[in-house]
Amino acid sequence: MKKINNADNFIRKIIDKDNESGKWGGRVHTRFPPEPNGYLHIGHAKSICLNFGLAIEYDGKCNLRFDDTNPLKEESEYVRSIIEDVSWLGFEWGNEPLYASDYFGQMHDFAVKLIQAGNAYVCDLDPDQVKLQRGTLKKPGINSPYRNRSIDENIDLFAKMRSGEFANGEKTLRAKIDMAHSNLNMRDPVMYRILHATHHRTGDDWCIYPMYDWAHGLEDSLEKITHSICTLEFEDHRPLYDWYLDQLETYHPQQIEFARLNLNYTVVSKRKLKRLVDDGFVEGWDDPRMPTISGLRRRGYTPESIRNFSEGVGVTKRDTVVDVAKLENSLRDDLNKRSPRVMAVLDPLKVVITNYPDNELEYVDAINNPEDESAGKRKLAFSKEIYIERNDFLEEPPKKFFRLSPGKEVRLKFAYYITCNEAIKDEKGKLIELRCTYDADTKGGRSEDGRKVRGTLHWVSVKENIKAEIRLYDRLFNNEHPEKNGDFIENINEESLKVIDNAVLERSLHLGASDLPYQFERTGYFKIDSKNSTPDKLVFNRAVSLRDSWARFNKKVG
RNA sequence: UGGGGCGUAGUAUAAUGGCAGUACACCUGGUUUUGGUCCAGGCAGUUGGGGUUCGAAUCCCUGCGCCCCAGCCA
Repeated sequence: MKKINNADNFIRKIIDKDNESGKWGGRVHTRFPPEPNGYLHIGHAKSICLNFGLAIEYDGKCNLRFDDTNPLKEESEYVRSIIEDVSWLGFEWGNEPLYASDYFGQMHDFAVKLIQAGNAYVCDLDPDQVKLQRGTLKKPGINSPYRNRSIDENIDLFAKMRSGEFANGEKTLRAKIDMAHSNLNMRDPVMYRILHATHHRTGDDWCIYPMYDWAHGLEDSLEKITHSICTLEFEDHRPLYDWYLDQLETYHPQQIEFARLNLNYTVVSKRKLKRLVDDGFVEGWDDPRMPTISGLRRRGYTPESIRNFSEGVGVTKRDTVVDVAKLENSLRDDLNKRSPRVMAVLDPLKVVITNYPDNELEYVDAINNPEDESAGKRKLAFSKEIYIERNDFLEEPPKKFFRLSPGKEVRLKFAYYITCNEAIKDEKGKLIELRCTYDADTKGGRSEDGRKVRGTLHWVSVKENIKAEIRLYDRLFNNEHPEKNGDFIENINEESLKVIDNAVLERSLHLGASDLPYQFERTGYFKIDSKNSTPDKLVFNRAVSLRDSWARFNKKVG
């Protein structure tokens, strides 16, 4: 894969400086360390693109490493989905992914080393007591009564913890640092807790599991990571990693913190996303309205669009909220260049061309992608009866309405000019059919006399078409900041999904073969739904609509 | 004076002592067989105050505001 970008950011500057000073001997080795306890989302995508992108850019390496230190929350299904998502985004990590659990033995030995140096102790306090003794933000904590056990006793007790002689929570191994430290992370943090639980990879080999703060720095150290990039909230933990690594006198990566991605009209927290799934507000983790990578994929987002977006939002230490329109724009931008254009009528209105031969079926040439000549052309069936979009006709058109209305002429794209003569309604007054005439001299959609026709409509032949279900997705929340004041559930957009079951598409969509979403002319980008679509019944998801300045104009006018 | 971090157009980001630039959003106009794309133009910014300097978004002082931290979660 080629280098994605060029804009400067503070992390590149640090790396450039390091390379200049020779700090890491020119090495750049990053890592993406997800906990396999949920599905990846757009926020993770930013981190993935950053870490893997830097490795590509500097001809370095990036490890995919699962931070699986809590058997209570982690499952191999999440491992599977994470691998799938990172690969789909287009990144490689060479050989097999890595696991924190592969280092459990080494971490244990490091812990023993710390005990032997008098820098860790086994503590019998229960969680409530620990909490009480930790002090507060402004008040120092107090020492555990077990803080001064002898090294031999600690060694013995820790061995017993490891061999399963104690129940869950009965004892912990704690670092002996400073209970009065102004940074709470330094107040004798727990290194190991007892958890008689089956781990997704190590099974029942262990009943003590390392805490994140103890494990994470060691993982980075063991893998000889140079730049350990993480989010802002770990800034306070850095002194603790530094302390551990200094005590152990071992390889010491450099941690760099950046601000995580926030998007408006979106929630990006595993807990909240889980609630949307569990309480049935969406179909699942890969619901096309979800900001998960699997949801975006199913919606029709491309890896390229997500990578471009990630680069585009930049990397800083500021806590910010990016406009989701920027994400949408990155998709349009990508798809505009690559997406095959097709005819699809979402809300069909029949048009009878009264002066067209009854049984004729002819084919007109259609351009597949005006942005890419190499995409070529295809044939489109045209006949006496066609469908157009219901909202492309208005009996009493407002000013600047360029579409069909009585007496007006429009172009059927790639086909002919037609003029509307009559609108037929049923007994209830509902419009059911249009009677039009066509100009046989305008085949292909142009006329010799150069007459101006502002309106161009998409259409599908009644004689030759296929039916499909279309799912129109909109933003899941109608509040810019769904998490601010109150329950975010209150801000769910009830109209985030509209299902259309009677759309008609040109027949070339029969197999729905394109990997990329299609552009339905004048409507938007649509992708075959990977879950619900069958050869008998095609289902398309709208990834994103086309920009629509007419709709915008109307909104403004009211 | 608990500790840590952050303040540049509406939003997100460049500019590291030398003309405050870019993208998205928004608004005009042009082109157009997609009211798409594209093109041209426009709107709009350095958190307040003070200081250093020929010159400050940038350096110094001092306010103000916002975010994170008291899991045997990560």
